[in-house]
Amino acid sequence: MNTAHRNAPRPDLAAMVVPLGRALMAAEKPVLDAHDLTMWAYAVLCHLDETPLRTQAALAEAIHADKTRIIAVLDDLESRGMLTRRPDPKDRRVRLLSLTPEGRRLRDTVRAAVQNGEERLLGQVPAADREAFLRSLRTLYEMSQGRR
Amino acid sequence: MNTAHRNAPRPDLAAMVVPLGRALMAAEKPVLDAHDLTMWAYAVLCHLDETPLRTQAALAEAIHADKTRIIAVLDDLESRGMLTRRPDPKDRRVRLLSLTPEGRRLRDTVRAAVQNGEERLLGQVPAADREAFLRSLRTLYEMSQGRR
DNA sequence: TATTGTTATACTCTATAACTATA
DNA sequence: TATAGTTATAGAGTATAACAATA
Repeated sequence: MNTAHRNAPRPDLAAMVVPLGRALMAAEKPVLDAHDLTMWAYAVLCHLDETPLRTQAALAEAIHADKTRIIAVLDDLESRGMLTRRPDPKDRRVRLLSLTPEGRRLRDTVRAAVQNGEERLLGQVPAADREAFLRSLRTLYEMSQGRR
Repeated sequence: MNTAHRNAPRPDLAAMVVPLGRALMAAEKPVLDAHDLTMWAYAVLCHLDETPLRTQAALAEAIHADKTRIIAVLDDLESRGMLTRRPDPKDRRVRLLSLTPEGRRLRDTVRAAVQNGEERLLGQVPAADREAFLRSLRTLYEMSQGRR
């Protein structure tokens, strides 16, 4: 006899969320590849525009990356003219990061493609549930990131 | 001017789901540590009971692990009396895997603790949305795993 | 002396390839 | 020869520690 239903009316949240996340990333990958972007590069593009950041360390923390890890990413994006990295005149140790217009265009293009794919998935969720799902996901996400 | 709202009425699904998954795993960790279980070991305990499996390779595939990776996990769980691994008399190459009563007890204890923590999180989601969220999450998870 | 960014090194996790035992 | 399981090796990704420039 299977007693699982007594103790587990549902699978663990983590057991659904983590694999779903992996699948979403896998679905993103072809889009990113088509634009020669790594996942980290895309994260940089997405985050940089929303919140202009004064230091690389702050950017790294924002996207949950190690500060040493995003350096190659920034090198690449800078060399491709997607962002600029200039020393702050007030403190020449820090690098002021900003997206170029091309960087913003690239981000918009990729994001549109990514979200287009995601919409196809969301289409399988009953319309009546969709709003509540997105609202809840956002709540849980923000809580998990410590902004409540 | 921030034009993000035009192109991104919401953050990417992946950008919310993946970090949420990381946070859920981090929240699980102390519970697992308290019972000397790795994430993989817990995954084995959870999956083994639901679907009795005849080969280790099948188990590995079910939890999205490499077959070489779960061997140390099985060694450990077996030595602790949480599962048995006996050769199939019909084909002595394959190992029949089954959870012992202690293994089932351990799984139940840990799962209860894990889900207890998750319920606290879910409590922050408006009750009206909670059902729809769980239903949708399950749908998306199952779709992403190829069972539709 | 402390901090930002960078480079070099070491470590962890994961997958690939080689081996054994059965068939 | 083919397959299940195991072991050994190599690779990718990540973090730690040392370094240079600036304050």
